[in-house]
Formats: sequence, structure tokens, C-alpha cells
Amino acid sequence: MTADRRRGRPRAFDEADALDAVLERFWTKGFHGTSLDELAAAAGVNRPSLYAAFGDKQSLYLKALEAFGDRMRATAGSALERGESVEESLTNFYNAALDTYLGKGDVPKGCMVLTTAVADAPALPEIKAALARVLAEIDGVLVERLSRTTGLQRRGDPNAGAVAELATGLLINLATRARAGETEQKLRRMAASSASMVAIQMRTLQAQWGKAGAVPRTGPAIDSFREY
Amino acid sequence: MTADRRRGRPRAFDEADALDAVLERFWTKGFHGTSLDELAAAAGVNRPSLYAAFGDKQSLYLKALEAFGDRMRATAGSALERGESVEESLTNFYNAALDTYLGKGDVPKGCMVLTTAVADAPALPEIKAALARVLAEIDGVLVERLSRTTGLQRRGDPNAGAVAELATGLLINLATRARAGETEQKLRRMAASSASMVAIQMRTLQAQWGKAGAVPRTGPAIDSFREY
DNA sequence: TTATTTTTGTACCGTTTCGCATAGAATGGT
DNA sequence: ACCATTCTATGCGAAACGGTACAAAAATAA
Repeated sequence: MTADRRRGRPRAFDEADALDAVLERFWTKGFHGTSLDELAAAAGVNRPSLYAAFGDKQSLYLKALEAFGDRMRATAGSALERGESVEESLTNFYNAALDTYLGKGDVPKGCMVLTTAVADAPALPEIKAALARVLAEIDGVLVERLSRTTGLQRRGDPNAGAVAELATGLLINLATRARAGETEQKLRRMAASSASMVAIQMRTLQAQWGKAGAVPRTGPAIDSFREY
Repeated sequence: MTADRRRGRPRAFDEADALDAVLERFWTKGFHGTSLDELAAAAGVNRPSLYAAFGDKQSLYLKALEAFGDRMRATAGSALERGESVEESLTNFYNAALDTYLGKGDVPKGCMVLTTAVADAPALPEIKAALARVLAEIDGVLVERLSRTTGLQRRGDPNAGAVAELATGLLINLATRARAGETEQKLRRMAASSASMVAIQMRTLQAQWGKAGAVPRTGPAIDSFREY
């Protein structure tokens, strides 16, 4: 229980702080767009020390990606738990995500996973796997939240997964548009309308569920409104 | 009006073919992930010739992006025009996009703009501008198609824009998941359910329109279903 | 003090990168 | 035949890249 000081020369930098700085650079410029020199400079750490602490560039990127995931889990994930209705929860969720996407700096960065890892997914299998894992996780927490309602959960509605994928799609939508430079005002409006749309979706599908079956179908959604 | 053969030595390569090969490489590996050597090799053209024909790397990338946009306009854009109902049109639209996203090769590539240009948008202003332009264009054709129905067009429904952004979001969803390695079977199902969901959205909003106003609002969407 | 362990900082290696300079080849014009 | 023009192809060059070797520095252990 004594202070288990390491044996040799102590680290001159905080590992978490350094990883945060690295994360920020990867986040804005992507994997191939960021050099180790730039990362080391941003972290205030020499290149060999960075290498000794985190491994090679890809390993460093994956650790940064993990840190980003932790951050989003802590903010957007917990925001999803707040709110009485699904629509309220989703509004909190989308707005919390937007808080991160817009950032405090000058340039909005979007979501590191959805707008940066995506680009390198075909080339680097491990990044592709991490991307797929994150998408599945987002779908997972959303379907869990959406299922936590009377109608869908108790009756085992098969549409919950489809609605969750819709809700994830709208998150990707926000991440992409934030990075494209859309104004915050419009993004906030889209966050609200996205949550509203998911709620409408749930209500409609639940009302239809008894007679119409699951969402993926070939014919038009509502026969009496064929025009749409 | 004579045959206006150029004066000097003729090109040994077809410009469009070379740009197609370049496009394919940029599409899979992104701007920073692809070297000029690789591009020249793929195009079967020497590096200086490539440079002389298209300018520097960024200019070459932007030209490839433009070619990609043309291709998508020709396929997905025209698919959107086919179909009796909005849902049918959107199903055609999403599936045509998926045909491109999945590709004929081994590795699914997603959408070049939505999954590649997005990563480099913060670093390269011209790419960011191109991305914003494409997003606006997709929103534009969708809102045009969605408005071409009795209810929304004639009554000037303010929700058309919001629904179109939803529909674009679901396209981004498909592009992202395709690149993440989702199976074609599931993607096709998502294409169908996405179209269905947009149709449901239109119907619900149109029914609500008279009494509830536009989509972006603060309260829950449907007061009698506050649980959602 | 002396030895041991771990990190730091400099400097370097081999490779790759983008861009271009230049010489040679292939065409049209005169 | 000769020149002008345009492309091809080799290859240079300066910079940037990822990664590491190595000696000095800073701590603990004996």
C-alpha cells in the first residue's frame, strides 16, 4: 500500500493530457492528415516518448478514438437518460452531441468516428472494426432507450431496431453537416426536428403495428395515402 | 470547322478514363491516403502528364469529386424521378445509391463525398465548400421531389425542407454503414425502411400541418402520446 | 556512493512525398 | 527538310514522413 513510485526517471507529461491533445489533432485532420511531428508538438511531448507511451501511429489513433468514445458516452449517452419522453431524451441526446461536434474552438469538427474514421475504414481494418463497433453501440443504446416505453417493449415490437437505426442516421446527419460548416442555429433546429421525427415514427409504427407488420416491406407504407 | 487536331504530340491516354481511375483510388483511400504515384500507376499515366492534365493534387481531387457527383446525379438522381409514389421514388433513389456505394469490387466504398471529403473538410476549405455544395444539392433534389405532391406543394408546407433533410440524413446513414462493412442484405432492408419512414413522416406532418405548425418545435410531437 | 531502471532529447536512417526541370519523341505547319 | 508545338519519360531535389539508436538525465535500490 505504499506509494508505488516507478523505478526510473518519472514521466514529464500527463498521459491523459497528452492523449487529449493528440485526440484533438486527429479529430480535426484525420489519421493520414496528421503527422507525428504535429501530434508531438501539440502534446508537448517528444516523438520517441509518444511512441514509447502509446505505440505506433495507428495504435495511438485507436487509443484516441477510444478516448473520444468515452467522452461521447459520458455526455451524449447520459443526456439520453434524461428526459420524460423519448422525444425529450432524444433532444437532449442530439444537442449534447452537437455541443461536442461544434466544439469550443474556431472550426467545428463533427464526430471523430463518423467523419474521420470512416474515411480510413477501407484501408485500415482495425479502424473499420472500431467504426462498426461504435455504430453498433449507438444503435444499441438508442434501441435500449426506445424500447423502454410501454408499447414497444411489452409487445416486442420488431420496429424498434429500425427506428433506432433511423435515429442513428439522424445523428450521423448532424455530425456530417456540422463538419460541412452548417450554422449552429440550423443544427439546433435540426436536432429538435430530428427528435420530433423519431417520436412521430414510433407513434405511427406502434399504431400500425397490429395490422401492418414490421417496417421493411415492399409496398407503400400507407395504402390510403399512395401518393406519398 | 475542319478537324481541329491539336498541334503537338497527341495524348497517349484518354482523359476521362484516367480521371475515372484516379476517382476510384481517391474514393477508397481519401485525399491524404492516396499518393500521386499510386494515382499515376492506377491511371497508367506518368506523374508529370497527370500534373499537366489536371493540375496539382488538390485540383485533381476536386475534379474527381466533380466526376463522382456527375455519376451520382446520373444514377441516383434519375432513379428519384422514377416511381409513382414518393416512397417508390425514394426506394429507387436509395437503392441506386447503394448500387454505387457497394461497388463491384471487393471492398464497399460508400459515398466519396459523404465519407471521404468530409474528413478533409476542416483542413482544406475548397473541399469543405464542395461538400456543403453537394449536401445542399441533395437536399434540393429531395425537397423538389417531395414537394411534387398534392398536399405539401399546393399548401406550401413548411415541413418539406425538414423532411428532405431527414431523407438526406438517411442517405448519409446508408453511405456510412456501407463503408463500415454492413451486409448488403441489411443495407437493402434499411433502404426500403428509410423510404417508408420518410413517407410516414410526410403523411403525419401533412395531417398535423393544419393544427400543429412546422416541425421544429419545443414540446413533444404528439401530445396524446407523451410517453414517446 | 554506486548500480539499475526508466524517460528525455537529439540526431539520424531509409523511405516516401509532391512538384518540377529537362531531354527526347511525336505530331502539325510551312 | 525544318521549325513549332505538345506530350512522354526519366529522374532530380527538397522536404516531410514514420520510426529508432543512443547518450544524457533523473529517479529508485542497494
